[in-house]
Amino acid sequence: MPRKPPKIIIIAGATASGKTAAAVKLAKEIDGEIVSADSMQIYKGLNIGTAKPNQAEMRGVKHHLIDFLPPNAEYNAALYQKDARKIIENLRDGGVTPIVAGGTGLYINSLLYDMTFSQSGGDCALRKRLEAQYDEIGGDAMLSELSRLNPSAAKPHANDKKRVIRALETALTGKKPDGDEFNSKPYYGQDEYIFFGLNRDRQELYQKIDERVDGMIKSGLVGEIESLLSSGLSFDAQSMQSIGYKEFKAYFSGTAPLAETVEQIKRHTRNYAKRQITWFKRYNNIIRVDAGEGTDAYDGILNSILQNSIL
RNA sequence: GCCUCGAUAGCUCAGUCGGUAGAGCAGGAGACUGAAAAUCUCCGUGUCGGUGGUUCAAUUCCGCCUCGAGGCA
Repeated sequence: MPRKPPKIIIIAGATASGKTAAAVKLAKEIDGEIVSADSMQIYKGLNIGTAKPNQAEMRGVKHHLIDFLPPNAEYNAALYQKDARKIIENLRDGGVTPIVAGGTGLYINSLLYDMTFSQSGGDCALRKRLEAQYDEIGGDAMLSELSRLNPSAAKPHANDKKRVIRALETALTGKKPDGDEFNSKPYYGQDEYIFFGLNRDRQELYQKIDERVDGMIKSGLVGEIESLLSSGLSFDAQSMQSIGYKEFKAYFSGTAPLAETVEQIKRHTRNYAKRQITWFKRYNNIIRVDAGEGTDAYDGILNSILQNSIL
């Protein structure tokens, strides 16, 4: 009789909440492997600014979907969904517990729910055309165009250029998802995974973020970016849109001093952390684990796992 | 010591030809279906530096004081 595949353990939380350490510790304990859910740590060469764990921090635990793409590559949620599910199923088939750890809410959501991405990939020419059109006629006009093409399509806010354009792309290329059933169909059953969210006092989290950014500068973030640039990477690359990198555009063009750049990175990271927290509030099956100063999130996770006799 | 210019939301500043004020940033709340570390929405009462005066009414005009920036000695 084949034994049941192991459950998936998910560890989510805002940046600097301590996900990495807790996930690695847990993986050591239960012989699991980590599947990263981070949209920026995927890139090679972006190490310091993305707070990618180094060899020492990984402690020999196998990490997937991290550090595997050249920094000029593009990636997205649809690819992640495909890649991550494949890895997760391989691990489970082999009897290994996958530990999904990361802060990119959309990526985690794409695993847990039956998000159907239409077949049409990024059509650059079409997108460029729509962008130009948006700039010319404005968001409201674009939205009326959308309802003409597909009256039942969900409408984004007119100012949300990115979404207005994406909605039109899907409408124009056919292949639109059902509209109102979004997010409702789980991909995995409730008994197939356990979902942890790391909680941390806001003030404390913000302070931690500030310290972390200072630490990145000390560890040579500026040099890392210099070498990325000298290898031919441009600030237009998707990877360079990440916090800790994009802010240096002004610095390297001589319009902003380092101190101002650092302050900006701290601010953007705090804003981002808040957005992450908002995203994870949507899940009512999440188990909140305290990750404050002096408490080990790992303990909370392990306790909960034992209590629920998950393994 | 004299002259000039400032003093308004946590920060940078706008404004009120006299009827007690508003932007950006910060902060908070939220959205999110192929860029998500992205993109977007909503939320602004604060002794308008202190004090006297003019006035029905002063944050706004006038005097003095305190602090700050600059200039002249």
